[in-house]
Amino acid sequence: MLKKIKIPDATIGRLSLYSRYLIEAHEKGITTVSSQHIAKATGVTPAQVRKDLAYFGEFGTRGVGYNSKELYNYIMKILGLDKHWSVAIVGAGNLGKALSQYKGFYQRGFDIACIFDNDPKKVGKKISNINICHLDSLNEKVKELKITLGIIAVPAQAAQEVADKLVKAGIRGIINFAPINITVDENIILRRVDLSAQLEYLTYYLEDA
Amino acid sequence: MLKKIKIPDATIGRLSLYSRYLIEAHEKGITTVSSQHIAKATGVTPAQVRKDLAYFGEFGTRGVGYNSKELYNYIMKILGLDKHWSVAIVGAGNLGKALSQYKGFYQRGFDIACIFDNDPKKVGKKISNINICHLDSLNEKVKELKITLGIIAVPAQAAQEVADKLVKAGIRGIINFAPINITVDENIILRRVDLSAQLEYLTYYLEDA
DNA sequence: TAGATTGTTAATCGATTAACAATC
DNA sequence: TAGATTGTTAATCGATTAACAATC
Repeated sequence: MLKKIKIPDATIGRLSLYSRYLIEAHEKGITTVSSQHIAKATGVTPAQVRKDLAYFGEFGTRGVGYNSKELYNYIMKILGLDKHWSVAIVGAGNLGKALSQYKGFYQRGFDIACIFDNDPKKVGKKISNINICHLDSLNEKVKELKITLGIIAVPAQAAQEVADKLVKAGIRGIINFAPINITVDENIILRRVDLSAQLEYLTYYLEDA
Repeated sequence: MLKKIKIPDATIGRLSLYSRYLIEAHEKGITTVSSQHIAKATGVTPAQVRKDLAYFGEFGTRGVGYNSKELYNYIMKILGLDKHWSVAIVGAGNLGKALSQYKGFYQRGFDIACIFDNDPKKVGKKISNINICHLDSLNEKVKELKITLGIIAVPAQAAQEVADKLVKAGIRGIINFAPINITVDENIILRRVDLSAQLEYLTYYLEDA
């Protein structure tokens, strides 16, 4: 199984969705699925499903289809979800607290190891079993808890500084929820998620409609 | 100003980012900005900035640039953010509660009018001034509070049913946070946001790196 | 006029879709 | 063999980038 192939961003989101369908199908006792089944369940075209999979190998049997459990395992491996990942959330505001409790992360193998903040009133407290630590302890905690991923959930003005600290601490991938462009060293994987922009996509198309 | 032009999805996210930069520039007293300034601040190319704006009209002055406040106003109008939008969140779990308190929505003109749930233990309570209402009261509340947008923050199994109810209640745009494909009538604007898939994007590139 | 920057067209790049040979 | 479905190539579609005339 190859890795680090540059594939369309959208392919990763689709693979994630395929995997969820596959495990559900498997649990229902459906052992064999076709690209058409996957496509229908996930809202894409069968050609797209086959193309997405073709980046990584040959997982099916011509004339037959795919074994649902097997393909599920392959996709989880491709996505790097055959193991657990330790995640730091920076920012113990509403968004940070929320993300830390979001079960969807845990279900896919992401363990929120610690929430970091620099507000002394918050540090030392817990949010459903997750410690809030001072941002100054980031470096040691990253090592101690083997944290590799960081989620930035602080206001825009603080985002770049936090990103720099995360990188310095040894984190290798970052999701930035702050609505601002930040830059990091090129060997760090960075992704920005703009929650408000998602709603703005709706209002763009609804205005004057 | 035209509307309803089909533009690349990514353009909307970028316009959102441009607008945040522009208002900041305006507040700093920078009255004129070039596509190069905008590009640098938002991490895109100057050509991209000009192209994105060109879908909607001519907002600049050749040889000079753009007036920051003016262009800000234009973009906010394009995105439909020159007015407030009333939003319903369905699901008073961790994610729903979090999103309801997320200040980033409010700052862009999105008012969370009500959180809906069908758990009797939650109904009647408040989350920082926002009422939790029973899902059965959706239809009346949507009319009463003039709600036009819905956010689905329920488990995957319940998402389609909730979407159907939102549509029946008269909602016109939906963000689906559940990791499943749902379908709605074609005159409803639908968008799926997969928080876990965002992290999976990181792990895809980090595995074996 | 010289320098700067827009708006727009054409070229390039990349992703999706259609078609079909391979093969169960 | 006939029917079904994969894997892959070629065609299409769409988005980004480069280039430049227009114009301040």
